[in-house]
Amino acid sequence: MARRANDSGPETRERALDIAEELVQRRGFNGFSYADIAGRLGITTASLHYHFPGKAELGRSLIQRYAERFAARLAEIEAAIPGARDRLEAYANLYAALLREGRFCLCGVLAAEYETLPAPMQEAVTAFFDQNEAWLTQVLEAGLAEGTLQLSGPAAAAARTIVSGLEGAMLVARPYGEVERFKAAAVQLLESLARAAPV
Amino acid sequence: MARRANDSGPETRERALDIAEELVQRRGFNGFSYADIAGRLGITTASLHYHFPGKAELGRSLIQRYAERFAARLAEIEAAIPGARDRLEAYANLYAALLREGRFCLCGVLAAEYETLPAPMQEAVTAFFDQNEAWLTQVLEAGLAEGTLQLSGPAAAAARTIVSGLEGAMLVARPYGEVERFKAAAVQLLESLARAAPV
DNA sequence: GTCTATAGGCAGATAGAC
DNA sequence: GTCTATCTGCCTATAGAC
Repeated sequence: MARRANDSGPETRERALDIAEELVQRRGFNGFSYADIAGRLGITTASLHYHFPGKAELGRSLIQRYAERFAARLAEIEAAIPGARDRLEAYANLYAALLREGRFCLCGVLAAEYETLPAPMQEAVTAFFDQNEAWLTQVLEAGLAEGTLQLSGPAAAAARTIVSGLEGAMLVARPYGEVERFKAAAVQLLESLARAAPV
Repeated sequence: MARRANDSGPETRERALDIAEELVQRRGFNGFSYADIAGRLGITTASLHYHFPGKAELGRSLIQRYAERFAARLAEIEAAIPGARDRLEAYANLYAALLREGRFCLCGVLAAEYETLPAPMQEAVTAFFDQNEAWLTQVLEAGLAEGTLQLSGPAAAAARTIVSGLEGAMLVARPYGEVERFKAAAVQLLESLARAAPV
């Protein structure tokens, strides 16, 4: 169905979240203001308060949407890519894509500012990491079952080290503006923690 | 030499840096104010401006002192610990000690806020990572020469993956308040990237 | 070195009109 | 939904006295 002439397109609320997401990924939750978002939207901060009562609620909505979209991407990977090894590579590429735009994982930034976040945001941040670890654990276990991967310990432990290793690789690579730095670390990390089983 | 009776002890400047360091490690550079430091010191913000003209200069001094102290610790490790494998473990323990106090690596936090930092601080952050990578590279190469370590690639590449892997392990472990999470990741990281050579 | 006093700006937020 | 107007508070910073 076509949009009406006076339809502003994507809901203001969604566009606000898009802008806020980018701002947090680039500058951190304490590094932007309502005025930054309102300015880019072409509305006033008062109007923005209509959509989000406060910055805490905005932040909460931000993580929730991010986690849902991330889960959808993980589901897509499972649907489109059969092998465990290739799924891991696709997973790392989700992060590389962010970095290519100069962004950082939303929950990675928020983890750095954790102590300053309102409680509801804090819980959502750890839930995101839990979600990632659970997905990776399942991929690694599938790789073991297929016989395509070798691990030196429990899958859950490897999953944790991979998640944190990739977050750290992004954290350090971004100041240098070198996506290659991230990729090299990611490859080495995956190859040494979940190496391909010999044929 | 004994201190005079009216000597306030450690210079106010140094005490200010101590407090600022802790605040940044816990809350980030955009998560504290001059008032936080002045309040804890029992002086006014105006007095604090006497020691540091602005927040940018304070931040710059902070990183510089942090990097110098860190370098001193690395030198101590080299002086006190002979084997490459044990040196790596001691290196990881430097980070674990921070985490035990609920702190994060100063430059790790600053990397997350990188885009919002004044230029002189930005350069100092990457210099810190460079310093760490250089030290680790040299330790890894010594381990290769001794025949006590096995690497799957160049020492410099492994060093980068170790630095970023440890930073990430801290980043993710802190929200959970679990030092064990960091330690498990650190052990796994070191064991798979710089494994002990078989006897 | 530290103070009082104060400036000027920006933050998040609210009331009420349209 | 968006506006104008306004509030209160905090922030960094400066001038000038002690």
